[in-house]
Formats: sequence, structure tokens, C-alpha cells
Amino acid sequence: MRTAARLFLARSYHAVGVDEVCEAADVRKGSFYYFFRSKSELAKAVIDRHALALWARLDEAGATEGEGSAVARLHAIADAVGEIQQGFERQFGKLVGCPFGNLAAELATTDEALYEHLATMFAEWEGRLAALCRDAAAQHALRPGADPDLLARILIAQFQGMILLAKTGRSSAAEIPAALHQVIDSHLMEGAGA
Amino acid sequence: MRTAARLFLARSYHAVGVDEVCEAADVRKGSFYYFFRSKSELAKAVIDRHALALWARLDEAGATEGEGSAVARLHAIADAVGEIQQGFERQFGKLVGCPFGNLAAELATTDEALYEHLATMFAEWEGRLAALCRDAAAQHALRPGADPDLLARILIAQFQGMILLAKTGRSSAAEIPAALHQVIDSHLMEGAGA
DNA sequence: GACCTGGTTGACAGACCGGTCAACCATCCG
DNA sequence: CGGATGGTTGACCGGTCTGTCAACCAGGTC
Repeated sequence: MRTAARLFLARSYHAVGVDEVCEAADVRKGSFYYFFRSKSELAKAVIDRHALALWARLDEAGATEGEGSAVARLHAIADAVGEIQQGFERQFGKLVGCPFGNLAAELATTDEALYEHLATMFAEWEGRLAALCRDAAAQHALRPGADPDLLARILIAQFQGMILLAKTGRSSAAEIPAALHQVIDSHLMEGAGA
Repeated sequence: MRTAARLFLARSYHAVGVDEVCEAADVRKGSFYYFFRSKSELAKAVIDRHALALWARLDEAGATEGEGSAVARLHAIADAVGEIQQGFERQFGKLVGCPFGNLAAELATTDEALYEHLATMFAEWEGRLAALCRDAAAQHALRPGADPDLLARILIAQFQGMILLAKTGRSSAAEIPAALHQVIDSHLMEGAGA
């Protein structure tokens, strides 16, 4: 399953077959199908794995910044996702993209069940971010007229979009946080940003 | 080829086979392979098709706003891409995503040639937007400290990301321009926006 | 009519895909 | 020892995928 996550990231869902996953993990295919009802269920499990890791990482990033400034925690989260991507970049030697985003783009139109699963993941993520943005709004850190819920969505979209651009442009993961920071700052009160 | 574009959008590259495209277009497969060396070359042609349409649309959106305000033209472009998506939505009955983004996400890691082709498309797009953003900067419409080149990239990323979120969240294409407008406005001088 | 050329056709190849299955094996329990 | 139980294995199935090929056909030219 760890190897499946690796392969799906390095290539794509369609591009790696069950056979390949099994061989890479030194497992016989029959044995695989004893534990997973189908390939798409494996993907589901992989998603859950990534989700767990991501939530932990986000909590950590939020916690080390204390309870004080919601804005600081937003920035910390931006850095955290950037670091995750840089970690992937080191591991694979190239930019591999967001585990959710990749599968979402590839399977949203074909695999109903997986699609549903991914939708809840994104909703959860967006919810977490939205709470933080509302905190920031409550602390009067946001520009007037900036909708905190929309901001949460914008930030996730920004991350996903930058990943896609970075992947197609062969650029590095290091520039992703920069864009996120700029988007965050641009939504803050004048003079309150970086 | 028109039908190929349709099918790739409605489902995905991997999900529709050459057989299916041929049948839908009432063409025999052997005949198809007389004109296209491979399936991925068909995809390349499809991309070019979309690119041509997009450039035309963007030029049009920019032109109707005159040469005056670069900011107004940025907003017009945001609306234009939103309208394109809403057009797709009407045509297919669901959100199908950006033709470039979809293929990029699916094939960036597997098909080298196609990947290269997509990269130039995105570069072109980003270049066009960057020129506009620099105009806006020259007109002192941007916030101090806002990098116009980065802004161009941010806007494309925002569009791609919103599309992905909308696709996975079953939300409508109508909300995409709203996010783009907010991102644009947030980068403008205080009080100069919507 | 002979010939060539650009295009068409349907049958086919070969690989690979996700998924199945019956036999098999190790371990524990009585 | 006999028998469940939980897990393993490799052979195999049917379908689908991209891509190929030799025969064929219409139109123009000499």
C-alpha cells in the first residue's frame, strides 16, 4: 500500500496496473485481491493514508504558531504544504503533484465512488481552512469585503493550481508557498502583511 | 477530431479509446491511423484546437474593453474563461474542466511529447496574462509590492484550481469568475477595486 | 484502358488490463 | 492427530487497448 501510494504519485492511477503494484511490493496478485475488493478500493485506502498525514501536518503547523494570530497560522500552513511538496520532490526527483488533486483530475469523471470520497476530503480540508479564515476575520485582519469562506476556497484552489502549473512547467515546488503567501497577504488589511 | 475533443472533455484521455472516437465520428480505425500517427498525436491536435479558440476568446475579451484600463481587461478575461466553462457546462450537462488542465494532470507524468506541448501552451497563456498585468502595474493600479508576473501565474493557477474544486465538489461554473474577481481586486490599490 | 495516387476498409495481432479461482499452506485448538 | 481458520499462490479468463496490414477503391492522367 505504501508502494501503491508511491507509484500512483510517480505516475498516475491509470498508468500503473495492479500487476505492477504487486510486483513492486513483492505480493502476489491473488493475495492482493484478498484484501482489496478492487483497484479503486486500493486508491481509496491510499487517499485515506494521505489524508491522515495531511491533517496531522496541518495541525502541527497550526499548533506551533500558538493560538494567537490566525494570519500567522495561515502562513504556516502555506509553508507546510510547500514543504510537503518539496519532500515529494526530493523523494521522486520531480514534482509529482497533490495526491488528492491528481486522482481527482483523473477519476472525477469516471469513478463515482472514488469521486465521492475525494469530494469529502476536499470538503474537510476546505472546512479546516475556512475556520481559520473566519478566525482571521474575527481578529479584523482581513481586508474589508473579503469573504473568509471564499478565501479558504481560493487558497486551496491556488495550491492545486500552482501544483498543476509547476508540474507542467517543470518548475520547482519551492515557489508554491511564495504564491500562497502573496495571495494571503493581498487579502489582509493594508500594511498588516509581510 | 471535433468528436474527440468532445469525448476527451466529457470523460478523459484514458477513459475513451480510439475505437470509441472512431465509432462516434463514423470513421473506420484504419482510416484514423492514416491521418494520425498515434492517439497522443490526436490529443495534440485537440489541444491546438482548444488553444486557437481560447486565444481568440481572450483577444476578443480584451478588445471589447478597449485599450484603456488594464484592470478592466483583466476582469473581462476572468469573465471570459468563466463563460467558456459555463458554455461547456450547458453543452455537457456537467462541469468538465479545462481542456489543458485535464490533459496536463492526466498525462504530464506519462507522455513526454504531449507534456512538452502543454507546457508551451501554458507558457503562452501565462505570457499573455503577464503582459496585461505589467500594463496594470504601469498604470499604478496594483498594490505596492505585488509582483505582476507572479500575479499572472496566480491567476492561471486560481482558474485551474477552482475548476478542479468545482469538478470535485459538483458546484457550478458560475462561481469561478467570482473567485477570480476577488483575487484580482485583492491585488489592486486600496479602494480602486469593485 | 493502364496506371498511379490518396484515401478507405475490416480483419487481425499482441500486449495488457482488472479480476477469479481452486488448490495449497501454516498455525492454532481441541 | 483432525480439523478449522486466515492467508497465500500461480495459473488463468474475458475483455479491451493501441496499433498494423494487405487488399481495395475512386479519380485523375497519360
